[in-house]
Amino acid sequence: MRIGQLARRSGVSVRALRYYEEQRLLESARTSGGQRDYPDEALERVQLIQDLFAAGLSSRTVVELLPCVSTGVATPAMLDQLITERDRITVRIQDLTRAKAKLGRVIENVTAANVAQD
Amino acid sequence: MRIGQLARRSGVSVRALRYYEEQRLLESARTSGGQRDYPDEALERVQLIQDLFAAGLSSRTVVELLPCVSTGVATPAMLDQLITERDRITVRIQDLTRAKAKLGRVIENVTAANVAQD
DNA sequence: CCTGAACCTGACGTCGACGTGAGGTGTGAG
DNA sequence: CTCACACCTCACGTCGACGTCAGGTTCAGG
Repeated sequence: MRIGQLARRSGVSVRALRYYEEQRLLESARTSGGQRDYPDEALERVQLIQDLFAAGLSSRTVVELLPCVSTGVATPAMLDQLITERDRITVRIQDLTRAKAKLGRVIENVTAANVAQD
Repeated sequence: MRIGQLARRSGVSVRALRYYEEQRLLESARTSGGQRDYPDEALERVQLIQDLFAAGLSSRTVVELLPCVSTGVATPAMLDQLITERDRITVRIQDLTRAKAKLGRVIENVTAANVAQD
């Protein structure tokens, strides 16, 4: 599969895929002409990378954790890192939940005021 | 209250407070010498700003919503905006929850493998 | 009056995940 | 062979929330 097709299938830009390779998050074979040629598994890989980015991990962290995420084998340091990141996400979810509640109260307030005005 | 004290109390940097003023998120009176002088309510205001930033809102969005968040009065457009932002947070929480579950599974996998090795 | 800490206004630097443009090459249909 | 389109490699630009440095001013205690 060439880069354009992988981009369309995964929903990320061509530029992003090249960036992933530059950051050693994603490998590619090359055709005789020097063009990237991806195996089908690359699609899952890209989606995994996107998930980890969406979770707020940096590319540096992702490149460290990708091996054990795909192989299931980890050093103690990697396990620590995994747990640290999960905890970070937990805290982030708590923050967002509080913020959401706060916005919810504002919305209720405003709605009540508007209804009262009608 | 001067800027240093507000910074210490709120936990944000002096630079951040000046930035908030530059973005019209926070006002200050000035002493005869030109130094910023904050009322006590500024503390809550700063914490509110931080909460909204933590929720992923941009300063542009915050400056638009701050009036109705503090006064409880909103135009229909502001109400729309509020609801849009709350929905964004909801989606974000879902994403993070999925990512957390994924990391959790990886951690289980790795832990199981390590225990099996012992 | 003096001094050191705290404050002031510019204005440039940072970081990460790409966007974008330049200038050139590979690929496949007709 | 040609043509269009997809692809290639630099390499600079972007955006947001500040960090940081320079060069000067204000404030409070002694």
